[in-house]
Amino acid sequence: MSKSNHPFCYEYARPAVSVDCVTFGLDEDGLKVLLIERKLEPFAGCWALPGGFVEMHESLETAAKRELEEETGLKVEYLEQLFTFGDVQRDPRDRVITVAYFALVKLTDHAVEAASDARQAVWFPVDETPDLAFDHDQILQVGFERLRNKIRYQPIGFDLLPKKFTLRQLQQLYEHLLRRPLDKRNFRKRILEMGILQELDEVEQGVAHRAARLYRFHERQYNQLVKQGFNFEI
Amino acid sequence: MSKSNHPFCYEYARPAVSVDCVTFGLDEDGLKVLLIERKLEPFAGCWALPGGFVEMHESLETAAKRELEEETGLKVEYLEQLFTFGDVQRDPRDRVITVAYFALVKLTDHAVEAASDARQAVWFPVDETPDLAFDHDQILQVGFERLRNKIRYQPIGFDLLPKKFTLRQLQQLYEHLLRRPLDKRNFRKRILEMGILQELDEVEQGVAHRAARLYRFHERQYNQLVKQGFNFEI
DNA sequence: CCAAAAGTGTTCTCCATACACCCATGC
DNA sequence: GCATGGGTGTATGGAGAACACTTTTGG
Repeated sequence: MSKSNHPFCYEYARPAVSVDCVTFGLDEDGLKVLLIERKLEPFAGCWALPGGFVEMHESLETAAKRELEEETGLKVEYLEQLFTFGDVQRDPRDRVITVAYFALVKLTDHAVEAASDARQAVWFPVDETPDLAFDHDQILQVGFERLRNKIRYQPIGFDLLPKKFTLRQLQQLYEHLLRRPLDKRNFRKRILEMGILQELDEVEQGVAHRAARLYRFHERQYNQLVKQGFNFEI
Repeated sequence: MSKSNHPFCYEYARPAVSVDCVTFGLDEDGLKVLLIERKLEPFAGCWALPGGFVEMHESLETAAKRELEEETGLKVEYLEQLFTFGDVQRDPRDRVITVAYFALVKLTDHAVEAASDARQAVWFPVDETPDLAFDHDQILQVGFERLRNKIRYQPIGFDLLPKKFTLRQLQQLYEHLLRRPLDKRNFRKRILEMGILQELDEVEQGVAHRAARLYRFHERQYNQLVKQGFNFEI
């Protein structure tokens, strides 16, 4: 390609472009975030968000999925772009602009596969993360805030729970993320009246008290309602 | 820098990285968006969002401000990152990833300067834009949706109005963006009770009827209230 | 039978909405 | 004096918040 055709484009140095994934999962102990231990400099031995460089033939979202798959073997329930971080000095080697992604995983449903495929990825409690490489602490914080905000007006909480869940599990998830207790009766009334949960003829197993009924998120119904102007909000 | 130290970083081709700005302004005729006419291929003669390539020594936000300044001479009231567009084929020349920014301008206050410095930039009514170069139609649409959503829960509407404005101007802005009429008494009550407007001892000039009182957005007061848990919402 | 959580309705308060008239000003 | 928009208060309905007891099950 000749320089004269595109004088403003090709003659300058280019930054490198990477993707990084802030991936949340939920288990019995609470909310977790997925980190990997870096093998290479810079920050060798440090914990960091999974990620890597974008290839020329793939879109950003494809790159994010690929890197997550390669480094952790994970299949995500939900993925969206988070923010692009481009401070000049964020990588000590060179100019690297990173497009951060926000991902949610049904950790309990995929526990077996995730464990067998685990490589060096580890789930950390979100409030007990080590210092991270680069500006990944900042990226993680932005991701966590996105989760806490978005859960109020988008039904993404279901992407963290198992496919079949109890209303208690759902309520506890919201209580954790909203950082305040919710009234049980009001919560149940609210969520059931929305008509986006499918009541199953099953109850939870292995609890030492009355077993709670299981529900499923009725995504088809939800999409239908959204078309009619329905607004999810908790 | 040796290849062996950073094997995954430097040996691959890099995409180019640009910034593009979706800039909104408001005048007597309504909401406008700022476009420029491209001089060069590809899409020479086409309208496009102002923007250009990120330089190695500047952050993304700096690049966005610089490009806007260079191409339009504008000083923005508000600037935030919008979204990063990275489809492989979005630029026919080469792989170009663009970080889109969302900007608001007090068009009426800066009318004089903007005009004298106007270069080839033109304000188009948002619902009468021509077909744009690259994927800029899509970027514009995402920007417009951001404006329409964000105005409900962030006081960014004030960044489109003159510093001194009437309640009618404010209400009309909301009516345009929310696409529905608002009740005058309820609107005034609501916004005044928030305590974020400073009532001035001035009225508008040059109208053929009773002149309306002027107000200013009391940003200091707003920030104070936010610290105390206040949530702007219309 | 005891511990633990499931499940269930009603009341009250407050906020959002709906609504109409007189006033001030410029021409 | 007339046209144009400025400015003001009240009544009603509905949604959110507060609140306690009985039931079921496993150990």
